[in-house]
Amino acid sequence: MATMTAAQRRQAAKAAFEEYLQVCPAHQVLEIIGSKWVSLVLSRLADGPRRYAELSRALPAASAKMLTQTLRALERDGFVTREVTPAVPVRVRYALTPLGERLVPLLAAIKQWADEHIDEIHAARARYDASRP
Amino acid sequence: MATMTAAQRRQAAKAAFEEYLQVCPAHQVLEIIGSKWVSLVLSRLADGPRRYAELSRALPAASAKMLTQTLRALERDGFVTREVTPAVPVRVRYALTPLGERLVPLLAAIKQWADEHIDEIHAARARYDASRP
DNA sequence: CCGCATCCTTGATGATACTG
DNA sequence: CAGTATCATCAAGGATGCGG
Repeated sequence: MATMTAAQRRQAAKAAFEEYLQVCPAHQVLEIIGSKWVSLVLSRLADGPRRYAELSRALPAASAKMLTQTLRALERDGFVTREVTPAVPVRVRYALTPLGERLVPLLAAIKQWADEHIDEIHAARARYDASRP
Repeated sequence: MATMTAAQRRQAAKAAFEEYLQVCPAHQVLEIIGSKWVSLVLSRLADGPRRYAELSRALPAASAKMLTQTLRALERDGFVTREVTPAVPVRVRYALTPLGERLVPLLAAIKQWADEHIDEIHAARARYDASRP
């Protein structure tokens, strides 16, 4: 049938858009770096390679599970390398790849924008909250 | 008591870090623009003011609830204005504020970075997935 | 030391129905 | 048209204990 109800058209449009989102590069990257611990881990690694326990100490609010999960995702996407030294006890070293290093300036740009505008955001927020009880 | 168990020290460090996260401008901004619909709504508004229904049609995958929630959050943080024209039926127009407009170049930078590196990310992902069954 | 497996809680998201 | 209210769902995140 060539004819669709309005509801069917909405469903089709929604499905098409969701597929588009999965392909859109900007959205994929935003999903990666917007994920809770990614920017924090990357900024630690930007200073140089770190062992697992060092990262864990530097990010005390991240549970071991989330830290591992984040590092695995970053490894999968090619941002960090994971290097295991088979000793007793084991030593695992994480470091940025060239791709990971190219991400650093972008994060720096975001940080700079944030520093420059956070006051304005807070002011807007205070105004908004004050205007409605 | 000046002495703490290791567990207590971890708790304290974690609490301190969580407080820091709430203040860190970069993290706050990342939380805003990383939220699912924000970048999409802002990029639509970057082309000019839009009515609620126009945004809804442009983003078919966003439920009315999420669209409203996103717009409210953006209004609160001072990125968009909401203008109600009392007629029958009502017309509501959303537009970027100057602050919102200053965010556009940052989003553009993210988009450009994504376009330039997405292939490498996908390649790394494929390599990783292929290396473990 | 590193980190996987398991269980569990909770907040984010979505579908649906209704109103000024 | 532009939402709000309510309920249902679900996956992210966290706590814990064990294993290599």
